[in-house]
Amino acid sequence: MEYKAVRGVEDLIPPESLKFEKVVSTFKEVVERGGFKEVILPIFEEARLFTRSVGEATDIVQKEMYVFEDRGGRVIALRPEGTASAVRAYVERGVYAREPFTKWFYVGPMFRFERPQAGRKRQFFQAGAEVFGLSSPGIDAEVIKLAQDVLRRLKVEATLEVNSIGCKECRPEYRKALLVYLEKKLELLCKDCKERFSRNPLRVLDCKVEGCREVVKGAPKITDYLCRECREHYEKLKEYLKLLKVEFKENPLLVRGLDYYTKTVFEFKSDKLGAQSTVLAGGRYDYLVEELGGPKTPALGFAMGIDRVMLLVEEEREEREGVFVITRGEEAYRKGMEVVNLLREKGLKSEIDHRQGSFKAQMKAADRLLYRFALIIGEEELQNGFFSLKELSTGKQEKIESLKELLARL
RNA sequence: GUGGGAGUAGCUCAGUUGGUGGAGCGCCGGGUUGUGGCCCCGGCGGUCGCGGGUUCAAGUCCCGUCUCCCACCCCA
Repeated sequence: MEYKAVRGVEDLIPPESLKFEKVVSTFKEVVERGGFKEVILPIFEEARLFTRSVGEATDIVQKEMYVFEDRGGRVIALRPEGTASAVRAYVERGVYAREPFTKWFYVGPMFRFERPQAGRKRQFFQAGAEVFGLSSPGIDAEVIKLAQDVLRRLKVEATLEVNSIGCKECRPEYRKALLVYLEKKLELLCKDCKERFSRNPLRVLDCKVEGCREVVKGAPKITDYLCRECREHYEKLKEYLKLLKVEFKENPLLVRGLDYYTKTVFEFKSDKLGAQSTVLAGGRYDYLVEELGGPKTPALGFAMGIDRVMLLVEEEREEREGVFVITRGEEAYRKGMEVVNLLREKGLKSEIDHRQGSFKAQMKAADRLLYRFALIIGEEELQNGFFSLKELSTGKQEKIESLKELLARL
């Protein structure tokens, strides 16, 4: 094969593409019901936008971004996630000045230069939702509930974990306490965690290595260090989740990989996906709008991994629909094309077999393409001025005298 | 970036100690000269991932490389 899709990217052809559409449309329906409106955001941005928002020290920025210089000398990055662009647009367009609060959603490809694996591609798709201008834990609960609704409607089973990772006030306190604890156990940690100890100690908490997990068991918990405001926010959130009948598990070890999160973080995981088990995740990011040049604005959001969700969605069998026109001879073919055209104008799905093969071949196509009806126009029909309409599922065939009758019959 | 497994027809996969590449499904056609699904028959379809090496001879052995899968890592 001379030409191949590049490593880590893949084509979606039917029926996979139909599944994609199903996931996206379900997501849209659910969030639109919650008052969210769609934004179409650029696929590339200045690289420094992501460095600033996602975090200088994160792996995404350090080694996974597609960065290049464009012909004008700008340093560009293919977006590795959606929130940064949404916030940038929110600030740049002055949306905060026109609306009391803002609910946006987006769908599209993201890019990360990672080692490909099932559920982890270099081009992958996310559907995300963001809320700006609301600080109440009630909206946190509502957003989590919407996320759960999306997964439920797609019949994707996933467990929800929530945590609070505090704010500028309390997280440094916790960090300090954690460092003090970890320093004593440094020798017991794995190589990566020794590294994390100095760079990003919170990430030691979700290390998978047995020895580290042992150490972590005795570590101080962030929830014990939350300031009054964060603690109340977290307590209220849990109350509201119960009110909305959302089942969740508290996980004090849940920390996210992006620097901008504050207070609420959450994650929906599936146990059917192997290592890449997170299907949807998000949290609050109350400082990001300000950091990107906007006014102080509380915000939160989540992103769903469409590719991962697709691995868990069952294929829907298609319903038989529409009319497949079968003809013999030039005159019938012309008549057939007119009929197809008419049916489409009337809003019906219809095709004609342009191959002009045997009736058997054409009938077979009507069946394989899952048409509900085959409309036959042959010599006999032409001569006596009628159509034969066969319903594929029952095999019953009837005479149709006119186009009017045909339309009435369908 | 690290470690392991795998690449043979459109798909799923057989292929013996190296000796002229197969099956099932799918596709096209025929059995039924105007009718799909089930059955029977036939046909199309392969640079054996790519490149190099060993050999009289390589799908098979060796080296390199690319891609996919699994795990680490990371994350949605």
